[in-house]
Amino acid sequence: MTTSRATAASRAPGAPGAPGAPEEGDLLRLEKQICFSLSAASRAFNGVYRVLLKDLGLTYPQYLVMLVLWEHGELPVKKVGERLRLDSGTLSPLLKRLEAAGLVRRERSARDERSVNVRPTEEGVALRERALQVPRHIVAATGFDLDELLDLRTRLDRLTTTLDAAALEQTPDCL
Amino acid sequence: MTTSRATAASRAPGAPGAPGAPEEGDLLRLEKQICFSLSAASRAFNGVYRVLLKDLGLTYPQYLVMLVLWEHGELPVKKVGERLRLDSGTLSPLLKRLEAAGLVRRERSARDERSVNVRPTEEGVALRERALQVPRHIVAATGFDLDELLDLRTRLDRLTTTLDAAALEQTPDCL
DNA sequence: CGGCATTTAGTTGTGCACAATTGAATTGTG
DNA sequence: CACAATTCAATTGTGCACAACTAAATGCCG
Repeated sequence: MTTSRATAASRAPGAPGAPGAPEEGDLLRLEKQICFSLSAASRAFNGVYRVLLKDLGLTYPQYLVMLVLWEHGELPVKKVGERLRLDSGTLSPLLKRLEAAGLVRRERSARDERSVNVRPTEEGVALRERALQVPRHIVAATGFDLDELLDLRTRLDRLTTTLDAAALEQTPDCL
Repeated sequence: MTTSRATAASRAPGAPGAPGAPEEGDLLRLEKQICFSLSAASRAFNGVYRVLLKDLGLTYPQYLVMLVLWEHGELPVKKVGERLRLDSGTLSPLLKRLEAAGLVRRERSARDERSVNVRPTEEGVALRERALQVPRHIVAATGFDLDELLDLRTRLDRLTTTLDAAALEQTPDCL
């Protein structure tokens, strides 16, 4: 079974006009680079946020939730989850921690007792002032200029859309 | 205090005093898009891998570890962690699960009893054959052609390097 | 040789992501 | 009104990321 030999290393990974498909061993290596680069970048971003947000007492996902609440004031948990693509299994404990920190309040909706509305407390709103400093530091830390960042964002969003669509179709038999 | 107008008090020292500088509220929104796009893309990638790797009985981080082991055969835990930027707190339980699944073996190095060498079992090596199918599906799922992916990888790697450097300098007082 | 810093895995604790399930509230239908 | 299907948050369980700490082995020093 070790016969997976790369009989010929006809590698031309980056070459635009290369007609020859990369050999299998190269594929595994190449692909590792791509997927790994993304998760590494994601974790590196997380590390910078961790440092910046420590003073605010927020983790990065908590910061994302606060961004949504600063923008919208009050929302049901469901809506927060839709915006951030997070489900209740992630949000419920996260929101409890934010509530314990005094930054948000959760209360059952009067008109629909299944729904829980979340809104920032005064303290949570006040925190926004300090959070305003964060983006500047983040942008600076990337070493990218705004145009590059916006271009990157556009590509990533396109990637996400396509990947999400693929994940849905992709049922078992594809392997 | 909802009138948190940008009193210009915190006018950026580091930012160029661009005449059309984004207003602060915009900054928070814009920046949310950038950071969120990255984590969303990362999670979307994860979702596709989750589907593809389910048949192999691997999670995505486990897959990364197997990629390293397929390439190098046998390595101390330390080296695996260096390649993947993962520490022992992540790798130790992960490797135990891989060992429980019969895919790797861990054994203390004879020459240095502190070190633990990890190598794929025959079953682990055999799994590589099936894993060879994964990259094709991943690349297809992105909807990007190879050049675009390689370009994206280059940008992300540059981003990661810069961010990591920034995280090191960035001690508390920056906020 | 004894003592001590360094290296290396492992453990513990916190927090997030996600799948699966539960249970209550609501809505739709007869 | 009764009853089934749906919606929503919460809970449970697994796995990963990371910080902080432990413990053992090694190597260096005088």
